[in-house]
Amino acid sequence: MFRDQGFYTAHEKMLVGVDCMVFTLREGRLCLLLTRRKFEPALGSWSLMGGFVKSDESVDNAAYRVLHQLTGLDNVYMEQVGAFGDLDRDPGERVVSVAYYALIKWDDVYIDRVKAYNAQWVDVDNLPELCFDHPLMIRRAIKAMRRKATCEPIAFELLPEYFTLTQLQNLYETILGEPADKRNFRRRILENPCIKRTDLIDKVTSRRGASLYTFDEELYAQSVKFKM
Amino acid sequence: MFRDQGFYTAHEKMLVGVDCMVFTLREGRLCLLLTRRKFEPALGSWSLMGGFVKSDESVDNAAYRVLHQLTGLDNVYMEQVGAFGDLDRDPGERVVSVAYYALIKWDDVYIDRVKAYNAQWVDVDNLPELCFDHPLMIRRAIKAMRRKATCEPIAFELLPEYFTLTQLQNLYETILGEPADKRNFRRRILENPCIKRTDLIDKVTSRRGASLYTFDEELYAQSVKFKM
DNA sequence: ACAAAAGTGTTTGGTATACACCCATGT
DNA sequence: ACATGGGTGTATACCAAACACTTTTGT
Repeated sequence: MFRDQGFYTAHEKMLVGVDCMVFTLREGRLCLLLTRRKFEPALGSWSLMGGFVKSDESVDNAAYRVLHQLTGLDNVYMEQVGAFGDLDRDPGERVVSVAYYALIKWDDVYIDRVKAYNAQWVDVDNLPELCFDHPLMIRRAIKAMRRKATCEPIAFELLPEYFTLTQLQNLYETILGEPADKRNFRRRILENPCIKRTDLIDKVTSRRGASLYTFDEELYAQSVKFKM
Repeated sequence: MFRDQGFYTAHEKMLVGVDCMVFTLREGRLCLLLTRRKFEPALGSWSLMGGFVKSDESVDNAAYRVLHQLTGLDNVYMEQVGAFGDLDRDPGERVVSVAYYALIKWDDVYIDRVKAYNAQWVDVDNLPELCFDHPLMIRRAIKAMRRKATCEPIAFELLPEYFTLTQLQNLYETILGEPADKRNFRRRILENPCIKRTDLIDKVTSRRGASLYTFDEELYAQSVKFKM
């Protein structure tokens, strides 16, 4: 028994961090929430929002905690991207960091919180220089998000409850980085029973007005269960 | 500057582990290398091969080191599955573990090393009870491997240099878990220029003899470059 | 002779793509 | 009247799936 304890204690402990990539859709553009580092190393440079894992919380929970601090939101869609463990990824000290991406609706953002953290929304197609291995994390996250978006309905996490088909198409084009044919896109979307047309009409973005649709989470959950 | 150091030191350090899922193909079956734990907790129960990350090595390198210790192999195909960070995943102490899977050729295995570690090859369709969250890691790894195998030629990591098309088909069926049509499979494979027929004939598995094929790594690397 | 695995093409159905015009409305 | 985005159907090309028999050779 004593020898066993010794096995664990003989090894070195290190800091474990989490880094959150918070995506949203603002005015049709995919944006990422970035902060300015408030401490060395790389003080003042652009950075993802991060934190350290405490010994009484899971890594996933640490990521939720950091996201909540920053955005004030709960029940956010979040996926792990992976662990980043290069030796000198953080020149300050040895830190192994687990990266996550989150998708949130622009309307839900608590602007004052974001401001309190010196955070800003930046268009993903026009990112500034970032510290450490954060650019790599972002590339991996976008890749993972694209793959996921092609086979699961995660895009709705970024849209408001009611949306027009044009908004949805623009979003898919933004995520996947390539244009889509309008008629083919609409056909494909409409044959999915989880996407329901409502009686509501959006008169903001067009003179004629566009039907608003909504995504039926429950119906989707059932259909997934059925496929198993 | 002092405050900044304080920021790091105020946080808690913890053990960071790696767990390796080593797959191979033995007699047409996908097998995983398991060990019996030699210390508490869960002494004697089945476990993945793991270790702790040292402060002077990257997490990836720690995984390679563990794999090398166990198999004697270098230059092995390896992919990260992700970080596993639940609070009580290891009842002995707080450990955040990063899981990897590796694919190796059966012929390359150094049997004596494997034995020295009390390790055994176990058919993935007939796994024993495993400690901690290792069953979850394995499910995730297999899922990741399937996805990868459908769009990248990782299956060749499991086959010897020369293989028959029937072997290759059996392997794909094993990885993907579903049967394939022989003629369709062969057509699809043969229209890939990276898979080259050789003049060699395998007379072991059939009376008639089957052509041996080989995978041209270099040609594949070039074709990937070309697509970018 | 027969068992056992190797090898080989064609047909068919479905899915993905390309494509252009009219509609409704606010200004 | 016109500018702006909303909405609609068809023809075609391509790809994936289904399918069964002959060949070779060791025993």
